[in-house]
Amino acid sequence: MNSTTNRYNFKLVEEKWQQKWQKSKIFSSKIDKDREKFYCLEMFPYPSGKIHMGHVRNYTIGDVLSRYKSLVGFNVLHPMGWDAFGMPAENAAKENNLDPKDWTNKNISIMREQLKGLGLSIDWDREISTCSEEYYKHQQLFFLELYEKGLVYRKENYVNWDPVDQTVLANEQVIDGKGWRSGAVVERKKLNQWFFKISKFSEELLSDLEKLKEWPNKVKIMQKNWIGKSFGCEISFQTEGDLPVKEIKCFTTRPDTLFGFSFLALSVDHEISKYFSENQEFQKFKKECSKTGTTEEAIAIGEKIGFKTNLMAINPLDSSQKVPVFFANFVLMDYGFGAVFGCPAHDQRDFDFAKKYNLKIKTVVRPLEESDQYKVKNEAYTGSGVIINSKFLNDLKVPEESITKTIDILEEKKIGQKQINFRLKDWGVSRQRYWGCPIPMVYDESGNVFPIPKKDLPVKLPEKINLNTKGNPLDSIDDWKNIIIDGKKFTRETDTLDTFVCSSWYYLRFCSPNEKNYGFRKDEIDYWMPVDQYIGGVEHAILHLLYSRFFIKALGYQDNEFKFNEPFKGLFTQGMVCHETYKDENNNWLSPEEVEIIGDKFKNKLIPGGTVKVGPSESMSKSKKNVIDPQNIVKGYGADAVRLFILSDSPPEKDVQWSDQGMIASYKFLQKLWVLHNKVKNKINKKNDNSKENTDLEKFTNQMINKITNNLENFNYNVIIANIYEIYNYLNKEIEKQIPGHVLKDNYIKLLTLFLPAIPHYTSECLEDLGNIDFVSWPKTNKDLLIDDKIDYVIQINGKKRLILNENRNTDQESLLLKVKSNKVAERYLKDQEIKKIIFVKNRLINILVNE
RNA sequence: GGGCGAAUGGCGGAACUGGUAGACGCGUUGGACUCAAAAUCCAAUAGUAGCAAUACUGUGAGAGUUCGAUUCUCUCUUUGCCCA
Repeated sequence: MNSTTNRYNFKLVEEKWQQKWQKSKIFSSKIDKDREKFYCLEMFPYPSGKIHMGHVRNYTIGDVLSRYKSLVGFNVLHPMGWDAFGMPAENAAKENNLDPKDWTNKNISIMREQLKGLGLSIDWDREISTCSEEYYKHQQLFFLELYEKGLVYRKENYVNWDPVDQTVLANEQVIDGKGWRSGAVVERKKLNQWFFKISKFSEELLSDLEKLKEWPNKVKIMQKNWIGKSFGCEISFQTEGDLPVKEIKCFTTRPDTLFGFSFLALSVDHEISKYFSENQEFQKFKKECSKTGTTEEAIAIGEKIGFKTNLMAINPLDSSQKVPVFFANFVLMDYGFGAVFGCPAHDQRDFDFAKKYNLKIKTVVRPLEESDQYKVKNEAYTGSGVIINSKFLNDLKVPEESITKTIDILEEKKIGQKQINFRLKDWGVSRQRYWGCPIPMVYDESGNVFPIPKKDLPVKLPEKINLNTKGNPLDSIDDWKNIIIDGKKFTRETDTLDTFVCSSWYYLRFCSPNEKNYGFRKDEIDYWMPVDQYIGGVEHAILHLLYSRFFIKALGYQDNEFKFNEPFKGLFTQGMVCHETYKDENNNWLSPEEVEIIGDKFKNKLIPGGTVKVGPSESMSKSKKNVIDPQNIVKGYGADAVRLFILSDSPPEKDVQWSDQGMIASYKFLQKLWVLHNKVKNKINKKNDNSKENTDLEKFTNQMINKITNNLENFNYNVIIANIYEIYNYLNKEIEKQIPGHVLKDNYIKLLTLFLPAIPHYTSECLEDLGNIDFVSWPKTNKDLLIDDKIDYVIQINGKKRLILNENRNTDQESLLLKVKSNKVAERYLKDQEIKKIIFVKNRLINILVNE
């Protein structure tokens, strides 16, 4: 056999196995109550047109896990679908005069083929697409159910308006004051909107985080902060002045600083503002405030400005203390009651404000190490300490006693009331766009709202419509918008649902993808749910993951529908795929394909002699052009090689640097493995059984089974690849020795099986080549074989390693010490020295302490 | 400003419960094969000194606990992410 015919042909092999898997439906899943189930789910992709390296990484990680779980005997559910509604389709359709549905479905069929080309163990029979009627009709029914439970409502309020995308954004979708998709500066606008009452579950969403033992801590902390539970107190302040206002309610988390009270601040939207509607100065001020922006960050950074009223507020604990009431730009109407009291000494924001308007700054907390004469000077003191200058509150420890005790006192005096406040606001789900799930509601001629009768679902999206209208295209389609129900005229709601609604329950749909009457079947989700391992990017830590958690709680609300109350039992957040960024001399981005690397020099392929500026390695993105197209890589090197590389270079939870050299090395390694495979096969077939037993190989195999199994269980997938290389290195040497054929075959098949999760095509081919066409299962560790009878004992003298002695297992201290003493190297250190102490760790080391 | 994490060779990274630091890969260097190159194979590769055996230093910095610390504790520096 010459070397060319012996080359591993990944194209033939990968195609062959992908077809086999498809035909045999080996990955299709059925309920089997006798077997333990394992539901492995990766976040489903948006069908943008083609897959990117992030997908390759995400789905490879999931595939390794699914295949492993399946080999150890679980009944695995591993489905795939498409998050198919959303803006890019609508924009692309607008630009190219297409139909969003056609555009989306075309992308889906391309990407489906690309994913299949990666050899993923997916049950394609369960494929779903959120933009199909078969999917969104159930979502509309859920919407109506939540509406009936009082978890959906409509109200007019200020929204985050994205002027570029011409749509509303949820708070979670505003990042640094900009739209998460468009990057446009978000404006404040008053609109009628549909809301999901996620705030009803604030407490539950927070406390149930503790049940999520298999979630990364950082994600739980992020959600906790986002939900933002704070203990505080509602305090009523009596007021005096020229307005018919006698009392103002405030919310505060620091009632203990009440004696440091020096002003009261109101939101410009506070109801008291109605007395100033004619006031020119106030209107000017209000306009000024709207420039600051609505985000908490903008308010923290921006200048604090106020508008003084003639009202005076009275400190409920000390009626002699009267302070001015201001409207201020840093108070938001949706926090507490839109009114806060200012204690400048212990809140930096209040401090800045007091400085500006020359208000009193009274110190009421001192740090532990300071005396009672302590005074706040250049900045507010917000740390812990002791209450001072506060009459009956004096000497309380801040914060552990002061807040709760003050609240008790205020409650007793009937001045205030303990309150729990959440930062989490209701989820605004209305989007003024065409390409989304229609909201199944209608309005009568007087503007009253009615749900569409359930029997009339689905509300289908009209097709082939003109998208080039201003605002929401659905608004201008009269024959869709106007309908008659039971002889009465109605107009439809033209807003569509935020696409995050679609992704909030898709994991349920995978359990019952073909159920016609409802979103899922109870018996099926009872078996498959919850998702045992969910895998995706950390960027969804709050948005998608919080919404999904809410959805389960909302669907189960009142009738307690589910056996589980969290959708995702385990969560794994994988890192991103990064690549260096390149720019030419005019600061235009260059793609890696446009750059030639010779040694350590970078050349611009487009302009001869042109320079290339090398930037930092960043997450691959189209805008920076630092992308590597998986399609080309799979074509050139094969799916197994890409999988091998994407797993090998970094732990899966960390970012990984793309490396062409690393990619090529993975490809070459498979070739080397194939050469080794043929050597092994020849040797097996020679049947030279007269040679002696080889226990070394068995021990090695067993160690590797143990290592790889542990590494798989702990997501140390990069180490698994290192283990595979170790196996190659070992076998490549061991194969030169005399090994009985059956021992070799037996161990080799076990070792090969360990490769199966990572490089399934190659491994399947090898196994088949050895005549092993039966179902393979994960090899078990033989604990007895893990124990070596010879051990490398570490010999330390005064805590320093001096040598290693290979001795029998269970050698006792005395015998080992004798061996050490008779050793030449050790002798140098021990000669003429008095042994003061010996530390002996059985089967591991001996540490001999001597005089120096 | 607050919270969480990270820091190990030229690079990516490994190290079980405190017990041989640097597995594995990339890169580099040397060698074999070749007219030559590519590919492939073999060897070396933390630093310093030494022909070598070997010694000393070494896991961001400094301290501490310990017979023994990459691992535990404290302080600091740098850096990443999230929130503000």
